[in-house]
Amino acid sequence: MEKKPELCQVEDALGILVGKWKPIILLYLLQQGTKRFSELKRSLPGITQKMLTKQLRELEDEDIIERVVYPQVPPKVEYSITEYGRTLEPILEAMHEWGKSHTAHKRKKSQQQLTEINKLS
Amino acid sequence: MEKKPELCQVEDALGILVGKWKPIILLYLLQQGTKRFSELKRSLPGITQKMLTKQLRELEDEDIIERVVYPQVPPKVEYSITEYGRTLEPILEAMHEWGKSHTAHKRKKSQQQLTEINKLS
DNA sequence: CCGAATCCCATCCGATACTG
DNA sequence: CAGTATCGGATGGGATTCGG
Repeated sequence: MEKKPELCQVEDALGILVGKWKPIILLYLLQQGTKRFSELKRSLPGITQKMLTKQLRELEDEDIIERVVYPQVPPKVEYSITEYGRTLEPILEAMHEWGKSHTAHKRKKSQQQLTEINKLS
Repeated sequence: MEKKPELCQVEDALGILVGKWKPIILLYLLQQGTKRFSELKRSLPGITQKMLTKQLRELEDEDIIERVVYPQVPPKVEYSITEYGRTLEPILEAMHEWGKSHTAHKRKKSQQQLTEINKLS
């Protein structure tokens, strides 16, 4: 029973968000509310069933989303953000905003570099 | 020249932060200011020179940190957070705070599960 | 409809050794 | 001191197939 003297609690949040489809899945569920598996799949062009299942399971394990199975034929499974999962929303929002300005920043940067190249010629 | 209709700008921020040592490198440089390569290496127990170099290069490419080489013998190279890099600080801070409460949340969760198991016996 | 199982490739990351 | 170069294991993620 030892406790790690971790300074870097950043990793916890990062670990949960990392995964090719997790941010989009979370954003989608946050905005759209409860969705079934097939709806998610349709809304995430390019994702395979395997990956969708995997990412959902990992988020479920972390208590970020909830999975409800309706015992019927054909099967029906619904996913939704948990109350706890909503605590991630501000972080996702902040990253989204940062991402938008980052796009602008990159444009500015490449422009600067072009200018410098032109000066040399 | 097409522009992606990306809803998910979250990936940009995420991509920059992902990497086994990036968060801790950033936190360290944010707190400690300018540091040389060897100081960073000493402060990051377990990191190899290869990984340190790689993570630093990637952060530099994204304009998050700055690398200054002093042309002398023995070599001296200093790294510091750029002004632009500091715009990531709120996000890191938010993730750090979330991580702390997440640790508590996980403890509560496992406690609940133990209680349920005891009920069954 | 939802998902498990398998195969396969790309990238990540560590260990180690070498260089100006 | 501050890096490269090379090797090899681990992991992530895609394509495909099978099952309840």
